[in-house]
Amino acid sequence: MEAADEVQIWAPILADPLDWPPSSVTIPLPSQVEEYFSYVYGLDGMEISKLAQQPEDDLGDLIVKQNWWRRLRGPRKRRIFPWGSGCMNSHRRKNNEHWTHEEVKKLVKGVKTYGAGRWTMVKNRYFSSSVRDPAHLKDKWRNLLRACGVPCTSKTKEKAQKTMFRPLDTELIQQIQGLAIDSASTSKMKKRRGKGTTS
DNA sequence: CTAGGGATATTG
DNA sequence: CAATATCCCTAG
Repeated sequence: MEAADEVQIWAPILADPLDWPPSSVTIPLPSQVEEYFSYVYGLDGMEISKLAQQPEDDLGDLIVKQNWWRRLRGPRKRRIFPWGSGCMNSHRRKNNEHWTHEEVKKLVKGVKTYGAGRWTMVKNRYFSSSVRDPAHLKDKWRNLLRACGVPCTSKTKEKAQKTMFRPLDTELIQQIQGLAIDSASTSKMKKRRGKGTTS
């Protein structure tokens, strides 16, 4: 196999969370981005493929490297139960499905609207018809914070993850960082409601 | 209900 | 073996 089309697209946070924004950014081809997102996110790749229409807006946030078709870490979309081979009562994990870009965007929007902590509101507002539970939202938010280099807890390291298999847009990352800083700096502003329609 | 830690699954 | 990502459990 030739290594001509071996192009890897990483998230900007993977490049260097300390050096923001990263100066070493390569712009991949629209077709590569579309294929990559289609492979990673599946159906969501269709929406992201629209970004390929504008190679100077959102594609600049992605970094191209080699061997980008590596599989994702963590639980894939499988529904196996190693402990219960045939037992339906011992099924602890129901489905390990990775978060999609749309889900992350809705989560960020919910946090920006209600604030970090009101997962019930976000769940009943955006994830009402989803399998995501308030605890899952909190877990995902924590993971996002660590991914963006924002220490959530005392044990959380300041540095971001080394290998991020979830490409995120710069806009989304900036929103996450802003929300994290806002929530960490001023924890008094908690009365946020009666709005949220800002196109 | 929310925050934190543990357990499991996959990849390098 | 180490790291990441999701899900499950427990404490307040």
